[in-house]
Amino acid sequence: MATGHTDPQRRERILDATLDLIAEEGIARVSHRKIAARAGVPLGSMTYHFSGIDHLLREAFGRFTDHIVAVFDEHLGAAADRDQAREAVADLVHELSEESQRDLVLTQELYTLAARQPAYRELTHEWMRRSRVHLEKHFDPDTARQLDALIEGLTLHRALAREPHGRALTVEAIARVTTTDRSAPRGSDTP
Amino acid sequence: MATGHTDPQRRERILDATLDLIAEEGIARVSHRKIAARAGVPLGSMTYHFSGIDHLLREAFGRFTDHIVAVFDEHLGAAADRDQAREAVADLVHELSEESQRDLVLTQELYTLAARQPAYRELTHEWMRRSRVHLEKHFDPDTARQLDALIEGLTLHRALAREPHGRALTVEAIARVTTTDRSAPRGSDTP
DNA sequence: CCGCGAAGCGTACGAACGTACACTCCCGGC
DNA sequence: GCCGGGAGTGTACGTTCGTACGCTTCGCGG
Repeated sequence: MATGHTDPQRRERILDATLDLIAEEGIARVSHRKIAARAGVPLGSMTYHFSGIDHLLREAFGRFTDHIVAVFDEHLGAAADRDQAREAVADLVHELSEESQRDLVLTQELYTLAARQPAYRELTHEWMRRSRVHLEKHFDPDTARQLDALIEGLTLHRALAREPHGRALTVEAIARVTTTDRSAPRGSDTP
Repeated sequence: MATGHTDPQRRERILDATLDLIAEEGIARVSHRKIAARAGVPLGSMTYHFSGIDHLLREAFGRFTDHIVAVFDEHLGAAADRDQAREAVADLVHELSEESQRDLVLTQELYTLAARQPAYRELTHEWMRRSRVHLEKHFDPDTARQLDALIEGLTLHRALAREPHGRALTVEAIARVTTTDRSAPRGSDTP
């Protein structure tokens, strides 16, 4: 093996092309042929490098998970204290819901798979785990968990809403969840 | 028309079968033939009742949205005061993430479509709008919006987590978001 | 310089797909 | 009692798909 006429980039180009295509057209419309065309490789390479289309998809989403974990690391890992962590969370929500349409779509595709197949759920577990590790540097475990869920909800609603909420609302929600004092429920019952 | 040998239930049976099949196998694997077989109708009925498979999917998800809006109405509409609303929200999160695997999967499929196609986004808008109408009976608009996002995040994370969080955590998160007092950030910076 | 085994590719095949459309069947009007 | 037409269906066509597999290409040990 490794005779020199192998092309180690082939595999990765195929995986990238797969993710691009899924982001654009959806899992329902990807095929070996379209991926091969986009990656600029012959059709035969598909079955040579991957045992089947399921194998290909699993590996592609593994790659995507690595990427998104890196995005979380980048944002949350740099925070030095609690306030910076709150800022970082707000940045994360807005970046994910606004700038990277691609990541958003791929995230949804992954969740859809995860909702049905345990194999894909493993990928989301690792992602959630890593995210919580960062948050637990600044908040207690329960708060970290709530905050993690809040990030998810805010990002999704912001991305799908007709009129996305502003940063102030994101910041307020984060502040509320990361505040222990819950002795003062709101006074009046009619807002 | 209406000659008596028409079958008005045909259409709805097809739509139900479509949703069942999507829930079980995913949008990527549905086909006219499988749907027809499951609904117990001949293949020809597919193109007779629906102009194409896109038309069929849109209508099916419209039907699903009606259903899920009804679930929200049922839970949130009955709440008489703020505390009952909080309880209702907690119930909603736990019912969606625990009991109805089908609804969860279909929700994800819809979000995936919505992330890419504006036509499907309309359906999620209506759903979010309706949900907020209920919440705004008890909370101010900003809080309602945050709570709506929180429901989304808690439900999803609870459904996908290896060890789903307990009700206490859900309740705590809801309490925090629906509490205005944010003058007391946590004391120490190392939990 | 020569073959040999691995690396990679082109092609072909069977299955499944969406859709069009000629057809049957049956009710209501006469 | 019959016939016109609309409701509903069976089938067939062209396309696209995943995958298998025989073939070519090429670096390297002898």
